[in-house]
Amino acid sequence: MTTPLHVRIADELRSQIVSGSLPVGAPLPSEARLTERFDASRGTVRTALAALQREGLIDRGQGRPPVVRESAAPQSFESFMSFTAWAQREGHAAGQRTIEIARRPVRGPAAEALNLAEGTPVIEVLRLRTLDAKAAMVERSVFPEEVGRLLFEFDPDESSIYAHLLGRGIPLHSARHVIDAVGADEADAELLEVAPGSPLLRERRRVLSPDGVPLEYGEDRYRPDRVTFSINNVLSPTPGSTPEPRILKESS
Amino acid sequence: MTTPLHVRIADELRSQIVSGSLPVGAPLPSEARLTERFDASRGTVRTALAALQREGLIDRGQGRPPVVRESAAPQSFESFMSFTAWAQREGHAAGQRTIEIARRPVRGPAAEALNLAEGTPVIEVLRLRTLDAKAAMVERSVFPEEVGRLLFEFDPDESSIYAHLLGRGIPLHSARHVIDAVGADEADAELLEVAPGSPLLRERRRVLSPDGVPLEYGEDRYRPDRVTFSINNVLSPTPGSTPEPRILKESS
DNA sequence: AAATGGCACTTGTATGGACAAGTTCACCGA
DNA sequence: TCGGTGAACTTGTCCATACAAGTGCCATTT
Repeated sequence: MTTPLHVRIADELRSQIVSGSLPVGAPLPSEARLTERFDASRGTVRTALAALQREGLIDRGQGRPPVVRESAAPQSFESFMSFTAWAQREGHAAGQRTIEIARRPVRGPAAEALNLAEGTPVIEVLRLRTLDAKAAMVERSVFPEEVGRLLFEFDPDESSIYAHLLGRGIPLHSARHVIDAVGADEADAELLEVAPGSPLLRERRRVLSPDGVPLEYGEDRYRPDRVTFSINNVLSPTPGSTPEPRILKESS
Repeated sequence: MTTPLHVRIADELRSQIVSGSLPVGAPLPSEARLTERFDASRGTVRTALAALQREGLIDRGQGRPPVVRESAAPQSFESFMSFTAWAQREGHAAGQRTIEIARRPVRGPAAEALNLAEGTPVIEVLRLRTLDAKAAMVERSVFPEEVGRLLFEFDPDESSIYAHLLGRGIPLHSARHVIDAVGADEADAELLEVAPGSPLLRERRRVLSPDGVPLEYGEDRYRPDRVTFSINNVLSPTPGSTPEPRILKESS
């Protein structure tokens, strides 16, 4: 392996934490123990632990062995991007129904977000996402043709579009999400089983390649009684010593 | 001074960056140079640089000196908590009107959030926040009596309740925010100048002391056409090497 | 003129040692 | 029984050193 030692240490501890092999609140082995187990120096072990702390997986304090943090903090990208991954981690059954997948001319904000001329053909996907068999979110995604083409060979049971695209070599890299509120239109209302006009939590996103080429424009609409977002914030006396605020999805 | 050396180094570099003394894109002194200047070892200097990277202030890469990052990232807590601070940074004029400040028995979710028995007296504040003289947000805050008492000597022009409370020794420490959507009730509609029932972006928060004692329960309702939240996300090949996603408020 | 090679400089990784400072817990004394 | 003392263990801070690996640039070569 050519991966640095401190990364390997962090990876192993991380997997033990997320797998539950190290339960919440349990103390990790002390630094001294870890140096033995990985045959590494203490500095290297501390680098790995610092990474886990940054990710919000552990709490550390002088004199106390590091402990697994209360909120098993999710992986920031995959879990925020992937409805399925998030639901599984929360212990819910994620379901979905693909309402429509179509090739049609792009229009409106999607055209602008994808840097395409109005009328350029794109692939549109409309999916209903369910949580424990109850409607929770409507997802409207628009992909440029080169990307969206790959979705016609997409197995709906595979569930994660992003995993599918990454596996096909699409270089998803970064995303920008904008969160606001919107009233349910007729289609939303029927799919989500709410009254037309009732308030929904909306998340619009623009996914980019490393070069800044737009790869997706998506608009998700959540039933606010089923899914909310949350943030934890700490007023840090010494900036940087505490983990950054994270945004999480929450259910019920 | 008893502050650790690596913190002092980070502080000095941070202040040079935010003050603009080190312009965007400019390379920082090399690690070797910094060890001389602060008479510190290289490990200590690297600890400081790692902190700055975590905060998103600098970009680093093997072989290249660290450079000041394009987006001067905002301070996470104060800027997320304080409407006024946020508006100023965005270049907008934040205004406000205190609609009501009252002492009354607590009821409903506020009682639960503050760990108080139903009916315990609390201080309630209702404020209308404006952005460039246009109604943007309704803020409902509930404080336990010991805390809320300090608000009767609060100068409405001082504008930041949190700054006022911190100055009076209230140990605001951490906060948990839940974001969802809700329909405007009669009062909201009148204050925000929207139709009753129209969708609003709601942020509920619980502010705690370091010991976990609840100090505030707040509920803010934003006009989604005036204020939204946004998140930037990067799919990191090596977790932890990239700065954490931040949540920001945005206007218009 | 363009490609190639090498050198100087930089950061990344890793080791080992030393001391300071906080936590925990068992033990002893009042 | 209660309280305090202290030792053992832990993490926090800091140092000095070494080598690997990436970048940028200049000089040589083609």
